[in-house]
Amino acid sequence: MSDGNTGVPHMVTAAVGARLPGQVRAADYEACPVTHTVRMLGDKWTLLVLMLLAERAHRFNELHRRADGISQRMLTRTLRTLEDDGLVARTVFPTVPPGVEYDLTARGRELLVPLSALADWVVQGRAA
Amino acid sequence: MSDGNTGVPHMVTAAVGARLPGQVRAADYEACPVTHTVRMLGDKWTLLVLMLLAERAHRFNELHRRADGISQRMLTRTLRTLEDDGLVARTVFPTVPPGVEYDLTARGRELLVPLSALADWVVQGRAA
DNA sequence: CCGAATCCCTGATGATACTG
DNA sequence: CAGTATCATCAGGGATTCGG
Repeated sequence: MSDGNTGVPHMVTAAVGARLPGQVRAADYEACPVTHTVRMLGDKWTLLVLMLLAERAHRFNELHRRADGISQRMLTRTLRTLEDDGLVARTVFPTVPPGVEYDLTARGRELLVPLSALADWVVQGRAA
Repeated sequence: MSDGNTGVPHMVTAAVGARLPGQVRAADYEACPVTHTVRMLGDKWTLLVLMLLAERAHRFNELHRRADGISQRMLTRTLRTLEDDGLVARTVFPTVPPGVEYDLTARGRELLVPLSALADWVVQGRAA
């Protein structure tokens, strides 16, 4: 409720059923959590990492190998963002050398549902 | 069928139900239509323009006014991309001065459904 | 093995001026 | 009104190197 939004709480939800203000302020659009989500999904490696983790948990270098072309830097960054957003859990095993496992959280798995719906829409468009 | 994909037809759909190859080749990931879609949704103005058009058809300058902060250049580019992807229809009225109207296509409106599902997921996460 | 720190470069975006 | 053209800027991403 009191999340600091000034009138455009969840733009997409609002737009399908309701009306947007006469002018959508840039700050509101940028602050919208839906905007944040599609931005994150849209950057170069997020979707791929998400799909790999949807299959099963992975070690860092495992992801690095399976995601052809990704740099260590970007894999780290992508995983960090996903972790910060609560979609991925990071578990460290105090072995020698240390092992780190990444896996989807419950919320991360829930995201796969609307994501599949989106993918279905994409596929439908090609069939038609 | 023969769409040139080498094994990763629709990654997201595949990943939720099936397995990905041992290594997902960069070219396949980049060529994936789902990847293309989330990239497009993720760029700076696409979502906002989509939401405004979800409400009703708009004239160019109308969109320019309602989308605070967008430049003419980026509004043009965003609309062009949406048009190329078949989500937005452009209609020119041969009046003086000329009027151009932008509206969602049937396919564009269908996109609102999975997009709403995604927005709902976002909202759920905040409530919890 | 799993990163962090640094440097660099290209593509995406913004500002401004001009036109049918 | 609805753009196009050009130039400037800036952030995302890649390569490389170093450390626990």
